[in-house]
Amino acid sequence: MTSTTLKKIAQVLGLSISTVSRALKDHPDISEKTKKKIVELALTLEYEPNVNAVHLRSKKNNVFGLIVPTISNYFYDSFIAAIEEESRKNNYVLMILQSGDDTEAEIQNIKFCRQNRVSGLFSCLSTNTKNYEHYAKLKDVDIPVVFFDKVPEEGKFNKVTVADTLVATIAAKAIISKNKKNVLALFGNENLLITKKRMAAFKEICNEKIKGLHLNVKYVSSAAEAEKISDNILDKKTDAVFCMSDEILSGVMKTIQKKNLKIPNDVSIIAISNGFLPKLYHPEITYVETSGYKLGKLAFSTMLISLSDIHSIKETDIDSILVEGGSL
Amino acid sequence: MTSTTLKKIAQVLGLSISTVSRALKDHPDISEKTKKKIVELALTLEYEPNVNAVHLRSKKNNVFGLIVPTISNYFYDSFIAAIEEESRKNNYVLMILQSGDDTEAEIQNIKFCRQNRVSGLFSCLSTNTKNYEHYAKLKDVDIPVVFFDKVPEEGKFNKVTVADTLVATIAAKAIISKNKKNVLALFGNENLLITKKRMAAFKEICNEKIKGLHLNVKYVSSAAEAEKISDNILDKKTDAVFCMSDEILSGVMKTIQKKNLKIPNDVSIIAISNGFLPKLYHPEITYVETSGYKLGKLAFSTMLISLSDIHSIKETDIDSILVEGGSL
DNA sequence: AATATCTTTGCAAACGTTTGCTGTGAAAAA
DNA sequence: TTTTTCACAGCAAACGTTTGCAAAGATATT
Repeated sequence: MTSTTLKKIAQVLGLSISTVSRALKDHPDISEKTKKKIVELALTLEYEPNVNAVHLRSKKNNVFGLIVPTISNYFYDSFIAAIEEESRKNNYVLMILQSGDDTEAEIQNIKFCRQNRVSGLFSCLSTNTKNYEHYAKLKDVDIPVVFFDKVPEEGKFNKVTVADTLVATIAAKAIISKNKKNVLALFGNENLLITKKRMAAFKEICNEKIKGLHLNVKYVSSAAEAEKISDNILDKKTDAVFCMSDEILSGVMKTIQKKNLKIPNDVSIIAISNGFLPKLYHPEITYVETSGYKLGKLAFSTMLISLSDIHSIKETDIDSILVEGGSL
Repeated sequence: MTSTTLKKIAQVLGLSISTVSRALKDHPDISEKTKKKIVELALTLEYEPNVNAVHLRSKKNNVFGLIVPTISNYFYDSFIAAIEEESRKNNYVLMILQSGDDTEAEIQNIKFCRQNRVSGLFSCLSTNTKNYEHYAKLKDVDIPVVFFDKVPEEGKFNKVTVADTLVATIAAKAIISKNKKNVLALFGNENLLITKKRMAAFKEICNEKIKGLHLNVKYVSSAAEAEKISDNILDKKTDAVFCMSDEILSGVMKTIQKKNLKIPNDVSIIAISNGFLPKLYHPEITYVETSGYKLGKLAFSTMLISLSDIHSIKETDIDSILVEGGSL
């Protein structure tokens, strides 16, 4: 079956293509009578504009690119979900690309986006990406970029992030308010901006507020490592564990189950999380919320602004709250 | 900045557009000398073909649509990851759409795919979708559809699924081999084909093999319900729980933690799962693997076949294995 | 020397839209 | 009645490719 085009409608009605085109866009130049005829026929013939032709002609595209280390992730999947929702609402197509946290793949993905002439790009940096020139190239062809979560440390870019300082502060204060004295704090990759920020804020609050508080800081790079290190350290002395991420939390919880420690009697837990993992346990884990969904919504609105004003540069944090489970 | 086109290259070199086009495709008609000149210039000018023009001309599109209830899901996210990988490898763009498990949204998504003239569609039915005419319409415009996971009960369609009968059988046999006598079996939505199949196979094995085995079958529609129902039922008598899905498993595990039951001494657990959730617990839960990733790979190859032969219809299962944790 | 065969390149149409400009008839103003 | 205005519709070019066909020059065959 061949699909209906403006031409076909025009032929059937004995009108010109331009008239049909204008009628379908409700152009004032066309009489109501003609419009009605055209719209009706278009409906019965199930006319759908050919997007390629439209985009070719208009030199525009309604595609957004989205580069993310991996789709299968506590946080990113909800971020993606939000972007997808908004994209469709705004009649955009979303093109999702995974970098596998590899800079080379990330560069390939950027190129792919350029080839496909996306209208805009949402990107989360791979851990080792330190050079932003590929993104600068996108600027040259007027493709706005909104970075999320893992963002460039410097440079004029659109960035939306979790309020790292805030979330770490909230967590630290929650721990202090419960009068914990011996805290194990587990952080992720030491080189990431996100880690640095959370770490600095957490440490500052703990040191500043309480003198008798002993803070044991460790960096771990995986759930397995978190499991192992907590297995070594957790004893009667430690009365609270802080987990910077879901991945770390999952490792710690395995140790807790293994040692059959009672939460919160034997040890308290608090994490920074999207909220999915904490609700899997009983009692549910108290966490400071970092909503991928909310971040997605924020990223999208930032994109919309950049689209209407290519020179606009915004850096925004999302707010956060403490969600009480029974673990602290 | 305006991007390079064939025309621009042609002008610079004093050649015709068609010559440039052919040279860039390594057409034998063009002399090596000319080719070299053209390719070099194209490289320095960073020529990228305009996809819209190419697709308009060729009446083809390199976009795949993918409709899924939700991205944020144990199983679907890895399915999506696989499809994304393969798509990019094959120079396709992947357009992901969420239905929210709502038939109306699903129909909208199908329409969106048609509008965008996707080359093919991967789709997972919403729970209540019983009418497949919207998909039939895609056939009319030569858009192949590959259903995955939740597939139409009848009709000539491409379908790739987890081998439901097999996985349930494996699980049942595992339970029997451990000599369990009092099994609580939790299944999901009673109307879904996937539930019916798993249920039938599981029941058959249990009834056929062992006389003294008492099987308690319940249907639950959410993790919360699974938690509640297991809270009511679990006691000293029940020596094994079978969970048809990750969601159910997560509910059951909360109850187990709450009641502080020891696995596998107090009660054994086995689930059908993608493998992510089972590894969160200690001991890790024994599960029959249903890999979204593998299913994605299979779906993609099925799509490729359908693309080259639009009349090809394939129904395939993926194989499965038992992954031993320490919970049985 | 005349004809046939290759090799290499260019012309032009087509894909389906959008849009500035032009043309036509009729109503309104003079 | 003549001129001005206006509502309505069509022409044609443009977006950037691809590709069948023709053309032109070079080489080979008779």
